[in-house]
Amino acid sequence: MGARTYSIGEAAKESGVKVPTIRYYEDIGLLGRIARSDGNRRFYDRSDLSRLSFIRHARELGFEVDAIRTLLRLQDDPDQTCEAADAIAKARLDDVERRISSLKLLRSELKKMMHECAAGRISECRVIEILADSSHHHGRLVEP
Amino acid sequence: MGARTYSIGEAAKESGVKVPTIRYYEDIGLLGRIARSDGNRRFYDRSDLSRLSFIRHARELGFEVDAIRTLLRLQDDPDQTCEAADAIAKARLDDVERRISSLKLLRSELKKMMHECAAGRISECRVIEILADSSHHHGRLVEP
DNA sequence: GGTAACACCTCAAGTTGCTAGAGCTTCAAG
DNA sequence: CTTGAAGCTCTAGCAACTTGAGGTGTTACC
Repeated sequence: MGARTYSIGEAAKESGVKVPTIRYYEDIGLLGRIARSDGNRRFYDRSDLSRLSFIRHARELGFEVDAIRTLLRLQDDPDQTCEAADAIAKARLDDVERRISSLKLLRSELKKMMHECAAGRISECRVIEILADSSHHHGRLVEP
Repeated sequence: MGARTYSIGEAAKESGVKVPTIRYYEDIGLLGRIARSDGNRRFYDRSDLSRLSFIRHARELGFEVDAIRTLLRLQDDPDQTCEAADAIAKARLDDVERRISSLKLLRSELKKMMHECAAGRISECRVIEILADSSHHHGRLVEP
């Protein structure tokens, strides 16, 4: 039973990661060595596909490539405690919480702003006014 | 009474925009012509400072530079209706709402993940497992 | 008046996570 | 044998800055 292999296009379909993105992930070292055919085409096996799905899923959850690199190293080394993986997930959760609350602040700012704008002329537009009002400043409402 | 002027460093302090960022904003045409001293140093007057504060505040609220460009044009032209400004603010509000709800989804995913992880070894770590589980996929949880 | 420290200048390149394009090769089908 | 799709490499571009190199101007102190 020869193990099935996949072209980059098939790998893209299976994993949900686009073709150029797969090549990019290889470039930045997320995938390790990928086998090549005689005609210099990449081909992938099942384990490559799971790695791709792993990466895609983690990216969907907003993990940065660097965090994913670490998670992949952990995955490759199943005897370690999952403390490190836990810490990464926790950091991500904290980040998400922070973003949510700053976006909520933002939302109320924007709502207030729009609510007060009575569709008149710019000279009395609250949107513009509030933006121009330098007394009106908080820290970073939007994350970097 | 000669109108007071400010060096770029002072302008940075007053407006809360960093020095290189001020130069950058000038480069991309957000500030118009900035006066120069004999020794080729930029100097700023009060109106430059308000423009900078305006930009900073808008950026804090997450408006893109292009939107800010439009808002600044509107501000310079006080006889227009504020419809356009309103539309920009509304688009931003919609964007913020979208982000909030996708982040909330994300948060519950992450919480579930961490909750199930019983601090054991990687081989049985739910964080890693869930990420690896390709059946576990939704659309874009995170905005582009 | 000299000199040291510091703010300022310009220009180029790096950041993040890809995406898009040009220009070429390889492969499978008809 | 030809055509068209899919592959290849390499480069450049996006947003909104930040960082760095290498040079000039200004100010404070002795």
